[in-house]
Amino acid sequence: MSIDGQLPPKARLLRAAAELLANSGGSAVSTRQITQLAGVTAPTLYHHFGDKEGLFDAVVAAGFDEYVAGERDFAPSGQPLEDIRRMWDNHVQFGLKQPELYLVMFGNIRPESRPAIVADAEALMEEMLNKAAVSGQLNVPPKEAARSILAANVGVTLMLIAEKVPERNLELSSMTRDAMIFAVSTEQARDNGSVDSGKSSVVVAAIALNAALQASHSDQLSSSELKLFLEWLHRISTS
Amino acid sequence: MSIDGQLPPKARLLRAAAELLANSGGSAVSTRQITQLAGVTAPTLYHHFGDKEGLFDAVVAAGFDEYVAGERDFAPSGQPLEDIRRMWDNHVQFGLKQPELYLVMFGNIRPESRPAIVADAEALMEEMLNKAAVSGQLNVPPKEAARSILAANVGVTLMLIAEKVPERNLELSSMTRDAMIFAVSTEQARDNGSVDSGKSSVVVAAIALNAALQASHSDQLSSSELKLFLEWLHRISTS
DNA sequence: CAGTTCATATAGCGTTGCTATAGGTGCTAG
DNA sequence: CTAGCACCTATAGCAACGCTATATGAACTG
Repeated sequence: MSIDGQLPPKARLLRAAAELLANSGGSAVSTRQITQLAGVTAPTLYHHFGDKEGLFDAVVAAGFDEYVAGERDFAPSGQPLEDIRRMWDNHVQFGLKQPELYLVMFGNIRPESRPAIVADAEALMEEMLNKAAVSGQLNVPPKEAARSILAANVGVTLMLIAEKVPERNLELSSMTRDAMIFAVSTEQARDNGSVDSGKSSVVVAAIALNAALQASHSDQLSSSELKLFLEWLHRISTS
Repeated sequence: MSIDGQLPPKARLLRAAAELLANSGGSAVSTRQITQLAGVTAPTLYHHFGDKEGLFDAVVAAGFDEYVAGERDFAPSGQPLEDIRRMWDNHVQFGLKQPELYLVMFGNIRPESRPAIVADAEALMEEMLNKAAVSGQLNVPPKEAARSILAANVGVTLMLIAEKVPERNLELSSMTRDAMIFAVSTEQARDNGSVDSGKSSVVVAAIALNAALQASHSDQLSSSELKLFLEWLHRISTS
């Protein structure tokens, strides 16, 4: 029920805050919960961190180190765009694994502290994109590309977090990811890269028919037939 | 200093909450502020809206009406993808114009009571994408495309809101927007912005799918399923 | 006119983030 | 060794928060 160890109070506060934040399940975390779990009283918190937000910022800083460590774990593969892709996935995974922490880092917009984190994440991605640019794989300046990709990455992750777990469809992530990477890369990079959006004409046609059927009320099929028909159509569309 | 008019208390509460939310400058808005500005006492608020969140939801609903009105203001241009583009821009403008309201609507992600707003916005976009799909301009099922585009749209808007006004670079928006639209559209749609309008129909789509299925061997359906599927397809095609 | 329902007010509960004040601890200077 | 000092932590409590048990008036209905 309490974080004891022989750690100094400051570390215990950090650990307690991180733990409560990770397990809060979305509800707010109070300073009293934190101080109680840390086995400390209120003034100690404010002595070390100034205020609640200061404590959270410290937690976020630690969380960001972990995030960066994850991003750096992949040795550069020689294919910068492939690295960007893994970076994206790592970002999403980080968000889904620690949603509360992620929300504090990227979701909660506090005009003051947020940009720092975002700027760091942006720099990390820009650095990688720079390599792509050097080898002529980039269609846009790395800085703009990084901002754009990161914005989409955050948007996707927030949307996935907001969804209930069983409904989460990671295709949303991979699809958006490939779209963004495709858009910033040169044709040269697309050819030898593994980004292919080559959809068969079957899929395109199925999608079109599906939409057309939704729009118009055809009476060529009975309702039960139509139901099964649409189901198959969807199966083809999402292949 | 108070919203009087002769409006009923419920409307005054709504107006007061909206006003405070719009001018709060990021800081929290308390029920006491709201009730005081509305010239009402606490129980009135809870009688009409249940709780604070209920009131905010109501404000959001009103805000969403405004949002939708903006989205619908554009008469369909006959070029669905162009409409999607304007939809994107309208979304961003809405966010920048009313950042606090926007944050309540799209930013503040409460994993549980995720505002139905997002779903509504998604539906709105899906509806538009459906038109694109009907005329064969879509590479992906409309539903998935809508989610993906909206996620990126929200991500970009949040990032722009988080930036200080003088630093805001709207190119981030247009670039990401075009990347997403490009990614979900077919080559056909990219070449001539306007495809044969109105000509597409269930029949045309069915014929196209039929032909496409004959040409390629999809393995999404079993042979018996495929047989029945093709039969239905034929029935639709010859109606 | 009695009864019921709706709408608002009085007053206050429990919790929140935070702090004024004071006391204990370990260090260094004389 | 001790006096003084800086650092750290605890006691106690404030103002503001979201919210509610209860009561009162108004308006409609039989």
